[in-house]
Amino acid sequence: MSKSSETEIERRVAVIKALAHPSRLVMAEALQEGEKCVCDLRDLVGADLSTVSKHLAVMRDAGLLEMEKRGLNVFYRLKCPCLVTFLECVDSLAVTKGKRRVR
Amino acid sequence: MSKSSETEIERRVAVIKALAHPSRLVMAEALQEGEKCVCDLRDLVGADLSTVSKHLAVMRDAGLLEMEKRGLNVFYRLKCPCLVTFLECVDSLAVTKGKRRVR
DNA sequence: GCTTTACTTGGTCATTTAGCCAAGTAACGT
DNA sequence: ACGTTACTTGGCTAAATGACCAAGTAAAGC
Repeated sequence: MSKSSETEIERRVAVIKALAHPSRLVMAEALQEGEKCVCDLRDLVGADLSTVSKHLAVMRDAGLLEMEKRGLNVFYRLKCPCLVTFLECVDSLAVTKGKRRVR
Repeated sequence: MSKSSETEIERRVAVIKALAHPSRLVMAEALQEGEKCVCDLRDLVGADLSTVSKHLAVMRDAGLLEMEKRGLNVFYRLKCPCLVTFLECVDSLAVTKGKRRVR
């Protein structure tokens, strides 16, 4: 029962939401280097395998990731080439904001 | 008591989260045209003024917006010039995903 | 100084999200 | 066929988010 009547805005929001979580963002960044299996990503974020799997499902449903099963492993890869650009944009903001942060 | 010990990732996530809501995304897009007062934005998204104000605070705290009070009005404007690029990236994904959507 | 306008802030409640554990599935090894 | 590995899915609970109403503040107008 996929939501068939999503608006343009809702679809955009779904994509953005999919990146709006520390573990998911870290995984998305890692996937820029190339595909990784779920267990690699679990090691990366250090959460329960089921948790990681659900996070990946969120990103997949949003259209950010593709999955492929090979043997026992499931490999995920980024579907968007533009994540880099996007994160640079985010970073430029983060920097602007934290003019002087307690360090 | 601003969170002084935010990590790099958390700061990024805060920016992304600030855009991960339909009303907030719509307002951010509208602000690309130039500054707007809170009442303009309320008319745009059609929510309670207090709700809109809180949404704006979220984006402001994330570093996305600047506010300026002039007379009775409070004007908000985008601090990032790169939102366009970012949204194009998001859209390219949204489109890729919805290869064939019920319409 | 009192009222009005344009907000922001506090409080409460409903909804969504995120985490873990436990159970289910699918491919491989023996 | 049976166990093991690598996941996904269901269920539950705790925490975060979002919406509205009500109350508070600050500038302007009379």
